[in-house]
Amino acid sequence: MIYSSELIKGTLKTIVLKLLSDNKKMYGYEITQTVKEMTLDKIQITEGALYPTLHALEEEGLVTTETEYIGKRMRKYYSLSPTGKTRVKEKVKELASFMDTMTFLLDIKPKIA
Amino acid sequence: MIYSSELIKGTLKTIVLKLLSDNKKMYGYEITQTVKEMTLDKIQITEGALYPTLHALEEEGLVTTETEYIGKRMRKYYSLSPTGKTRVKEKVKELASFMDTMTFLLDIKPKIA
DNA sequence: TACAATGCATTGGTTTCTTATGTATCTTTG
DNA sequence: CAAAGATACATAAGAAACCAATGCATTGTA
Repeated sequence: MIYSSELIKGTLKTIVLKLLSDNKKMYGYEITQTVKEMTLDKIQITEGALYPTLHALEEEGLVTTETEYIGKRMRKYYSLSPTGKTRVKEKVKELASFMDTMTFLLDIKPKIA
Repeated sequence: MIYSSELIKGTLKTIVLKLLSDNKKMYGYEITQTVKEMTLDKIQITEGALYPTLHALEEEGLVTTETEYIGKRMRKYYSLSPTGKTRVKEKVKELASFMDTMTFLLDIKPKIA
């Protein structure tokens, strides 16, 4: 089962920031594969979604980049900036809190009519 | 604290369907107020988001409507159709499963480098 | 040598939400 | 009783975020 794409909306930035905070530096393709593996294929980040997100995070100053070459093939590594390190904690907290709220909402019992 | 709007994305339909499955029939304004109260103001569904969603659910055949008048003021009640009753269970399950996966992703420990 | 995998990226389109606006009625308060 | 706020519907223009498709190039594998 693959989650319908609408669910991913709004969580992608947080996922990326969290991965970067746990792994120091990662490149785009690595991020897609890591998420795919960790979620047993349930979350598949497409490149068309990932790269714009990474570029946006860079513009916001939350990540920095460095380019390496493996043979002739380019690799662009992304790392958290100091601002990014602060932000990731906030984002993860907010998402965790949101999920608590949603869990509550989904478990509600009928009103007494 | 109000959750950043991007988090709501993708969950609105599920929230609405779930509320309808617990309350038999509800009208738009009631839905916004119920969500606001239940989440202690943390989730505020705007009318500009809700009404298009309700209309879409109706077009998809997941909800049916009936109009009532309280004095001269209109109320449009929404109820789950049989299809809707089936769908809401799937949607809630999927969202619950997605949140499990996200919880796991957010708790991951650093890789051994 | 062809195909799959790795790795970057962009473009066009759709969905979904936000902000703003519009109309109208009912209730509360100074 | 007038004004303000709450109730109740709805749409329209625009932005944000994602998807599908595509493109280019290199490396590994059958």
